[in-house]
Amino acid sequence: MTKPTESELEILALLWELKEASVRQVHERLSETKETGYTTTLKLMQIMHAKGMVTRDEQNRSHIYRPATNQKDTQNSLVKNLVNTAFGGSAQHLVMQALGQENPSKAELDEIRAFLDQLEQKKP
Amino acid sequence: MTKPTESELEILALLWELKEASVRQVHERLSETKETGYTTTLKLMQIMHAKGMVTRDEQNRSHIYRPATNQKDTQNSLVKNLVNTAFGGSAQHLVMQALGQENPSKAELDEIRAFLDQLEQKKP
DNA sequence: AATTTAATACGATAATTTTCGTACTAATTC
DNA sequence: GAATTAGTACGAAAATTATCGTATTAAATT
Repeated sequence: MTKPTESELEILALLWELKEASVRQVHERLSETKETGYTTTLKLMQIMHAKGMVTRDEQNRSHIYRPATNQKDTQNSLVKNLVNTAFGGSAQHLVMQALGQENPSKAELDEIRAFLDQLEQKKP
Repeated sequence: MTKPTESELEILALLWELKEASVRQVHERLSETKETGYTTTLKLMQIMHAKGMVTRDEQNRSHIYRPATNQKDTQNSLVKNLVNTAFGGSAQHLVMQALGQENPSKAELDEIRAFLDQLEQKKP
């Protein structure tokens, strides 16, 4: 799958969250954080559909869109891309940067620790 | 600072690594991984200079460029942007995604653990 | 000194992405 | 059933980003 543009990604992320949505619903959410026209959102979603990035149910007048790309895979390739372009290939650096900027709760930190342990288990 | 474009970021990352470089040097490195013309690289670096994204020393005929933006700050805002657009605001998710896709060495894992401990120390 | 090489400058074009107006149509309301 | 509302389709303009050709000049080579 070709890399989504910035605008496409915003929409895709909303669809991941909502699982499915009409253009109206997406636009509603989008315009909470962004000044944008309805037909602009519509057009973007049509383009995404043409690219196979989303599917849609045309049964009803108001079409219902769903993400076609796997969320994990897409996130993965975006992370990989960022690691390569901005972090000189070091995922570790990105991880630390991401953690450092947050203020993670103890629970979150523990969850990450558990995840690290799990990774270590699986090593050959 | 305005968000660097994809191409600008590639150049910026090289300058972070090299600390300073001529257009020729940057182009050399860039063309290892990317089909691109010399004057394209040159033009991009001129644009970046015009934007204040890099500085340059014009003493010699071959100008020497240096990154003007702080690496950490730039990386930080890129990560923040990715977290917000693709990970629904959860840095934790991004972290796990980034770790999962790598195959981190024990040493790296330990380093991250130490970092987590350190974060916890600093908590109020 | 003449020629070749290697650099910058920069305008113009190409390509991509974003935005929006207008046309059309189905559904709803009056 | 006429009028209004709410939806899609889609072309085209606007904005942004990337690419490159040509002109010019300084330095190095012959």
